[in-house]
Amino acid sequence: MAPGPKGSNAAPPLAACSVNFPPPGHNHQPCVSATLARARSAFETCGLKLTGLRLCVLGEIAASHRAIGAYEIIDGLAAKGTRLAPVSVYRALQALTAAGMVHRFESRNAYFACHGGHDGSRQPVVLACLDCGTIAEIDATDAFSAIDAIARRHDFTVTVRIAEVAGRCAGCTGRKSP
Amino acid sequence: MAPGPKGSNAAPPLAACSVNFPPPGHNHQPCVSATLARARSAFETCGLKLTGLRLCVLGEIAASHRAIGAYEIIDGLAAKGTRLAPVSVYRALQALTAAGMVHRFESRNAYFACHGGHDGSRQPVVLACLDCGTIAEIDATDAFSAIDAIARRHDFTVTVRIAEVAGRCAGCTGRKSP
DNA sequence: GGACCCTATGTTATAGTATTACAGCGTCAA
DNA sequence: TTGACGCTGTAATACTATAACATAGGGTCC
Repeated sequence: MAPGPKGSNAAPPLAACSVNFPPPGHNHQPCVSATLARARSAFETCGLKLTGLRLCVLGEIAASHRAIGAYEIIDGLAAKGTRLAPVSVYRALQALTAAGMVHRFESRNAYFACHGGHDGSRQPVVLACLDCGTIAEIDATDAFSAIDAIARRHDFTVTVRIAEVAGRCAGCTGRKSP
Repeated sequence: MAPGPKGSNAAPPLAACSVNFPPPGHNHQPCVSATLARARSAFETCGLKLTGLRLCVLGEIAASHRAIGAYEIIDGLAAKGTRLAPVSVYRALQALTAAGMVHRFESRNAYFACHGGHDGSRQPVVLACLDCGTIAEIDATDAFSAIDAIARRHDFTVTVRIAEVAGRCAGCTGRKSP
């Protein structure tokens, strides 16, 4: 995946990350804080503990605002002084995923933080920019109901639905071919 | 978090082709032959050579009518006396995918033969039975146009769209919980 | 307090998936 | 014949993920 906007703390306030692509100059810090705060209740709801390790892993993912691999998480945390074994990170990811705080970007074997905003009871469509790596989760009732209709038509009992789109976000498109 | 289909989801023999789920007792052999025949023109169309190695790999995938991992292909061929290095298989898969004869089941790191029947110019929705492993590819204009609409709404330029559904096919549902 | 259970984490090893780098070989056209 | 090109072989390695077993801490019940 493309290298994302890592240490980019341009400036102007805000517009939380939300589900959509952040506007240019977006300050990511508040979104990360909001996500970590939201995690508390998400873990409580599903009867898991939001331990330091899990918080740590979530923070690393959320701060990137991209879909990152498990070993990227390990490297990122190692750079900050926290050295974790792969299995610890995978376990944290499992818990975070179960709590709905992290989603897996299946087609790239990567993980991204859910910044809330989409309907938690449904899976969103995931848009991933191949240039900047930014992820957006979009509610898409009609897309999923079309998929469900197909499944019904084939007497197929659905367990998991995945809708992922790779391409280029508005920001990167503008930057490259104005 | 599943790395892919391992020994765990053993698939019963047969099942078969077409885009849809095969009827019970379906004889798979003709579909495999048809697929291999179709490969010839597919490769010609895209200017690639349908070599023995590629045919061999395609045959192994098509014969399973499931999504199988690259190393399953290696093992299957080895059992038949053809021993291939991983990189050879991956190169064959790359060519077969480029020719549209094989699709990758992204969420399981596995590959399945396209038995034709769906509109080749569009990506289908993929239904995968978690019990028997059978794959079905279904045309889904409305699902994908809903996804495209979302992308447009976010000024997102689409490169690849993935729609994968895991669950249980009619045959397995009937078998387990009548 | 102690026994017990449960959840979470640590350690080590290993399985499974995929690619890079470089060399050789066959075909085809100039 | 030479050179370009596509395909394959070999070796090494990177990346992704899990298994198996050990340890630690919190809660509950006696």
